[in-house]
Amino acid sequence: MKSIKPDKQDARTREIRMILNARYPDVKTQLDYKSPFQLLVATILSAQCTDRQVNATTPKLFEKLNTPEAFVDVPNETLEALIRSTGFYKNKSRHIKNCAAALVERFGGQVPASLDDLVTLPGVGRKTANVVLGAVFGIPGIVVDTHVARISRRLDLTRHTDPVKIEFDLMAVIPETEWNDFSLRLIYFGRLFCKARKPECPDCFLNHLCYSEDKRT
DNA sequence: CTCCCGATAT
DNA sequence: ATATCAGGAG
Repeated sequence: MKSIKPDKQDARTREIRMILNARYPDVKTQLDYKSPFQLLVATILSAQCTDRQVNATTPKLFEKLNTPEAFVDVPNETLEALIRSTGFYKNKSRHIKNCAAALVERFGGQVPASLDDLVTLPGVGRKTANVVLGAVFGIPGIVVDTHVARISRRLDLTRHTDPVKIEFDLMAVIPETEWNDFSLRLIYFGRLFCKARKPECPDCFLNHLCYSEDKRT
């Protein structure tokens, strides 16, 4: 377990962390799930889709299909119909079926507990893998979704647009023990205040630390 | 880089 | 009408 060197975090970064920690002390994924496999599927479905929409879709889905084996066997059109409202349904259906097959063939039907294994699964990139690692296994990871990417740039925690570069920039300035929760706090913050389209800058509790071009008065 | 793609807010 | 939503594959 490597610890972050104090001199790598400037005072502003630390203040941003502290304020977010105080504002959102208890965070967890907003996706509903009852097993690691369900969270994996829900997270794949969440690509370019709100968690609310995913949560409206998954109960009926998992009522019919609740194991990797069941997803392997189901016809593509049936699965597409079940997940249609989450968008990108043809790709997601194929990804989930191939992912389920890979789980059965290579991981004994169990969701693997490492980033390297998870990203070998079809439809699973670093963002999805880090969501599952954090929520299910408690393994630290920065989750770079659209909110985290946008806010990290607005707060000048990174100047990159490539999600992987943003992930490593954040890992360098955030203590490893907070990687998961910090990601979730940025996501909460992004939904309520630092929105993509019309950010609530006048009411924002980080306004005094933000020099973004997107800032509104 | 492009494509996938429905639901919602503005 | 258009941008955006817990992205990933080819």
